[in-house]
Amino acid sequence: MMERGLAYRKKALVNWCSKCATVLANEQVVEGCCWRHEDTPVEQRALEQWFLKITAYADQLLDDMKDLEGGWPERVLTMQRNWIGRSAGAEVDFRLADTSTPIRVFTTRVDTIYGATCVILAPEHPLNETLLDDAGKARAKAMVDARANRDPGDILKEGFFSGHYAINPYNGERVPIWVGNFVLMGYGTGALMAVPAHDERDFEFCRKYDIGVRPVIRPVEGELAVEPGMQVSYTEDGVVEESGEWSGLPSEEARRRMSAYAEQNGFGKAAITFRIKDWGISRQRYWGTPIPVIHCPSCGVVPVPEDQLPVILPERIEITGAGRSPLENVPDFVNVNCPRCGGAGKRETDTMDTFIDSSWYFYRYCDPRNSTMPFDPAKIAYWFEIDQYIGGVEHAILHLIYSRFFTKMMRDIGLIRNNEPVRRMFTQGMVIAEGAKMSKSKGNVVGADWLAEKFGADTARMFVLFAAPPEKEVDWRAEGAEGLYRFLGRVYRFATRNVGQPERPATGVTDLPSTTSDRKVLRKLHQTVKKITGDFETRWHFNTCIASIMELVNVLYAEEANISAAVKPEIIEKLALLLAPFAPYVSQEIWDELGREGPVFRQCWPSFDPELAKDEEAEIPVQVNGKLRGRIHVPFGTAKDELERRALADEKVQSAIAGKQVKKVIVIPDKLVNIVVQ
RNA sequence: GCCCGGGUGGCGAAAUCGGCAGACGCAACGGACUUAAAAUCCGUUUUUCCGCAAGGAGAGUGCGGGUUCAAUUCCCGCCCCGGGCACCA
Repeated sequence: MMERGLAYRKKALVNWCSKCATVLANEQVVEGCCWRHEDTPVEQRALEQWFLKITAYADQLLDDMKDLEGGWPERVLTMQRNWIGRSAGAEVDFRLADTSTPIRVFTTRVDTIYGATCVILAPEHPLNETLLDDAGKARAKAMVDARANRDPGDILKEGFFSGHYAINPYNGERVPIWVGNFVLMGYGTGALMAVPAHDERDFEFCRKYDIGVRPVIRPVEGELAVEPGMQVSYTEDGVVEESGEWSGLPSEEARRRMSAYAEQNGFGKAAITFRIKDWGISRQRYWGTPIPVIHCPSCGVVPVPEDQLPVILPERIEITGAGRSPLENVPDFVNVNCPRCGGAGKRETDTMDTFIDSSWYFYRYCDPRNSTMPFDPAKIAYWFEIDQYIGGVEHAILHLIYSRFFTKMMRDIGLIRNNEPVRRMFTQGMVIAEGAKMSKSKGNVVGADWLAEKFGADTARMFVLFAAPPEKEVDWRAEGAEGLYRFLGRVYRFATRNVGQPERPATGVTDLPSTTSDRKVLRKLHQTVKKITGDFETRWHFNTCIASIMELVNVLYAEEANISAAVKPEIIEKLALLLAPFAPYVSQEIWDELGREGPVFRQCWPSFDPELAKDEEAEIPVQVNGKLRGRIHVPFGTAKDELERRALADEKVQSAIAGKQVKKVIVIPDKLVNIVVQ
């Protein structure tokens, strides 16, 4: 990555958590605080750090999402889209009135540039060094400091006049240059043109400091706003006015032509800006992969040669928590010879963000013992893409975006051929404990261990699965676990007292037996297999799977006395197989009781007979004006007119429509009859 | 502010393509078994009204409208909760 310029070092303002005593990535900052310590505000420190150039892939990460649609939750894709934050616009040079030094601004609305009434610089903008006097520099610095420990809430817009003017390249107008605390150095060019008439923030700022407001866009069906007197900015697209030769053009077209004009005349160009920034990966921690470079006084930063990879962490180190890498205190690790010139060099002592490891672990899993390279590309070609990945939403802009980045990067260096790591993504809901989301990184995990200890692992597993569908967020509460324990007891008791003599293998009871109970029970059995098979293949709603097994067992209890000995083994066998994914231990017990060989989880999933899963007759609700008035029982496939006749003949229906005129009868075969009367 | 989810009994939830709202479980209550308790088994359990009862009538899926023979499901407006992004020019 270093050779390709995708890994680089720069001195930059980085996020620092004092509790972790390390640097954090932007993605690891949550509402201005550390993702692992929500009460610890992140400080900004200027440090020399390693970055990975994820921005080089911003476009691909965004564009390739179209291939993920359908397979990934929309929510995750939206979060990634927002995080990447692509916005198309233009860069334009305003020039300093006195020295002609260009000040480049980024805007998505070049079409409004005739309405620009000032240029605003970020307080950290490099030009401030030359533009501002000492007092001004002090004010700018105060703004930067105020932002470093800003409240998560809004800060008021503040600014001051720099004492200088800039020239608008389109109309040659002189506009004042201000410094504003709401202008971010890290986005765009760190400078903007304020068009208060057409931007809410600029409007607020310019009103506050009494800088002019000049409307230049009118609604397509409407008049240009009149100033003074504007109460709010008009931020929609419209028709350009008061803008010289561009007047009369629709916003969209004006933007296109005006950026082309800037490019032709050498003072700007169409440009795209991303919100996502490069990934800061240096950590001052022991636990992490060493950054494999050597600092040589004469050669500079030299990568560790491939045949010496991976760099292994030294053991027996002292964790200081001093905010510097503990590796610095290990001379054997630090002092090495430069691979290029052979002179004395020092190993990099920062380690990498652990998200580096999770970005490609699943590739390594395909070839875990390879000692010469990360993995054999042929093996990856065989296994990838991952068909189905499961994880929490909390990783949407962390792990899941980093992994996509790594995949594209490794594709470009020829290690793999796939574009994306994961074809289908499922995000399980978060578990909330006492109002806060549980997570490994926060250490507030309340386990199901005690449940397993009290009721056994089967009950614990069933309980968790039964609580809600897996994509849903759930509040962790243990009420109701006994119900699942009772249920497993019910199943086990039914099975053990009904196994009988197992010498006759009982597969393939395919004809409907004659007794009512047998028919009822076998039908329910096949319906249950059908339902669960369907849920496994599509929805993964295990709560309803378990509910349907409970229904089956309820029927078994109700009919127990009348079930023939011949069908009992088949029922118990399939019951064990159905239950195996949810309660493997109890299922195994039942399997053994049946006298079957081997582990139950090695068996095939039970099949169902669609014919046997059909209800014997249809129960058709009969509505009158949409209200349920009766039910009729008919064979499946009964013709419409017959259904209508039977429905109208029903006693309760008769009394409900007595004295009224039947206007219309809606008949949905095998489903419902609705009689419309007046 | 913008973008996603979500709102259904006392509770967790179900209703998969517009067709019987509340499956299944918890909690509660009643019964059987028991000297007794636990365990187990059986039953009741959205709500209001009428009825001694069998039974009957109405309301009901956050709120207000709409489409439809029919809406938890589709459309419009609003309220509330959760999540994400947030001076991103």
